[in-house]
Amino acid sequence: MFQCVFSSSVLQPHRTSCLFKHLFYHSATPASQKQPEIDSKKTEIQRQTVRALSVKVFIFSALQVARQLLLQQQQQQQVSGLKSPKRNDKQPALQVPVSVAMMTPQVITPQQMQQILQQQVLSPQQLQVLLQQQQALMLQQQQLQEFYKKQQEQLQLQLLQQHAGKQPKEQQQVATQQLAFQQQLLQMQQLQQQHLLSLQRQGLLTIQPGQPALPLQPLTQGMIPTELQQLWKEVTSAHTTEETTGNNHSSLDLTTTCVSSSAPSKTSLIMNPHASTNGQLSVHTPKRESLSHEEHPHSHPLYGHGVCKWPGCEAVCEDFQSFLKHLNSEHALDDRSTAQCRVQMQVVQQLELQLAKDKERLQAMMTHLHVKSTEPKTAPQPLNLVSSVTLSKSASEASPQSLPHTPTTPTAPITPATQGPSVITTTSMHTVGPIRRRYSDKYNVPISSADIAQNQEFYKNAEVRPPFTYASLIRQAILESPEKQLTLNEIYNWFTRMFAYFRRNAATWKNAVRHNLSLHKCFVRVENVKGAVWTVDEVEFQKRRPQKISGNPSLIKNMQTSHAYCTPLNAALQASMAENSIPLYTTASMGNPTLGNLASAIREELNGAMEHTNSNESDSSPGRSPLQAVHPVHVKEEPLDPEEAEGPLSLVTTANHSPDFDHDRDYEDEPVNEDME
DNA sequence: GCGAGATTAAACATAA
DNA sequence: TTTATGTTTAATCTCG
Repeated sequence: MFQCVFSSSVLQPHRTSCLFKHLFYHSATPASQKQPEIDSKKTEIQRQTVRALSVKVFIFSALQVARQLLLQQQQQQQVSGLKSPKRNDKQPALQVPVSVAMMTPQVITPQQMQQILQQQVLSPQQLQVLLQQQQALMLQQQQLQEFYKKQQEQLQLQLLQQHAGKQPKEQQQVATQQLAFQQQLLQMQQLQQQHLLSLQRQGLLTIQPGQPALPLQPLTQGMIPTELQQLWKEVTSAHTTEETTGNNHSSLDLTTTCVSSSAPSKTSLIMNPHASTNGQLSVHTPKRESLSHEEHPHSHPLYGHGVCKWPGCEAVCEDFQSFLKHLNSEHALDDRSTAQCRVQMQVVQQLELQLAKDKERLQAMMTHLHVKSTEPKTAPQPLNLVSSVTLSKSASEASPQSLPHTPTTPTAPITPATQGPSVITTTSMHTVGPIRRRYSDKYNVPISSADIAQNQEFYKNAEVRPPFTYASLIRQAILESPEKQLTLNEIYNWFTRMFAYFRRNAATWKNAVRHNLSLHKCFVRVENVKGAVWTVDEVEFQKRRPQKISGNPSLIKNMQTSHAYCTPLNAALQASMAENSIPLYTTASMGNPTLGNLASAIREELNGAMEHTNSNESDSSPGRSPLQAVHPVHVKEEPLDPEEAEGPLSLVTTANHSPDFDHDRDYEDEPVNEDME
């Protein structure tokens, strides 16, 4: 099985231990006696090395050798009782230099070996041939190492003799010879490495991530480290036999491959299933790139504006030729270039990952919005102009928990007229500037339990600032309570329960709640047995903005009536808005003034209609409701005036608030506030 | 530009 | 003393 490839040796050890002993015998021979022999053996070794390399299965063969070693160990355990298995394991390594030991496949674990072997598709005969070749090569390496070691010893010995004044010329000759021999070793290693790369490129060798990158490790620092070879494998895994079968892979190939492989999606890094069939890569290949270069002689991904675009390079290249020259010289296949390529790959992969996530998010958003927008506009909530009495009533009737919204699809605050745009705006507005705006009081739609109920899930889950004033929310909270009264803490709880937004920045909004409770006369503090509770004085609440009601208190009484006017108006407005839902979405989200103009126009129209229809109620509560749909345009954050019409708070508001929430009032980082919570 | 309303922040007081 | 609650003032913003 094992055959010593030493030219002068006819020994054919059948066991590794014998082989090593045999080799040791060769190396133990005084160098002075074997000098001519060395040359001839070196020649023979080189010849055989080249022959072995030409087979292009070096790595695989090395693995086979390792496997044989493992098998042999088992045999030794069974047959030979002279040496313990443990000792046998170590013996080869003891007889060869450490560097050689690292070169051998012995560093591969049996499991890894098994995995590798399972991946091979060669026939047993081929394996046998490859194995023999590999064995020969491995022995050559070992012998070379032995010689190297021996000559080192000899050199040291002769150095000592030189100090004693003996044969300086001979010493010099030996040193020179040894140096040359060392260089040959290096060349051999490089050949092996190149051959390995070639195998990898051709797909003959596949190394899984869990496997050691290579069975052979470089002897010198100039060799490509394992990591780089792994990178090389990654980069070239998409390439097939289309690639050159030679050992010469220009640095340009590598660089272009790296870049091109990085650019496409992650799947491009995997072997292209079609590549092996026609030899043409569907993804970026050097060949294709070269074609593109032919078509565009001065077009190169790494070259632009007279500058090398290699990451971190930016070297100025006057023309394309100089760039190519620079590319070949400065970005050749070396550690640095490969490492940079690896970094670039990681960057690209990271970006691809991010892109995939964002795409997924976008898809979900689009899907969600599409569903919403296509939902039948059935059972529109009673809108606007509902009097406070009505509101309180509805509040008690429609408790938040009674909403039919599914948890998985939280309903965004949606008014029939603003469904699409509003929702989207809510999300997209996060990127809008910190403009803080309020809804026009005139067109504000007061909060209603139906509104909150309708959008309950949305506000519960989305940290979107609700488009209601604190006063409205406080009032709503109180009115929703069975006894129409709440303690401050209960009001707090209602806020946090109903709105995700109020689950943080507690200090801020709690202070605002207290402030509003004290500020507005409509909130009456009542001493209770348990302590102080807060109630709502509806009359005072409606009086809050007398001037808005055109100074006519009687309008308050007409709120209910006004609702009748607003309903059809609302429908018309909603229809109008619905037609523009998409444009609204985009414009609103993008901060495009077009939306504002459109909304203003609608608002103006509505306003005129309102005045025309009901000159009396003008604004009392007015018709704000309809405009709600318009509000998004204003992008305000605020306040639906409670006293005024009732209307779905909707998205409109939501959208408007987002900006504020994100930019204007983001106290998330306020430690004090957080502490309060 | 002005006034009104709303929001936010802060100081202060009081009670538990 | 700490915390919660309540009051008040001031600054700022947005809108009409």
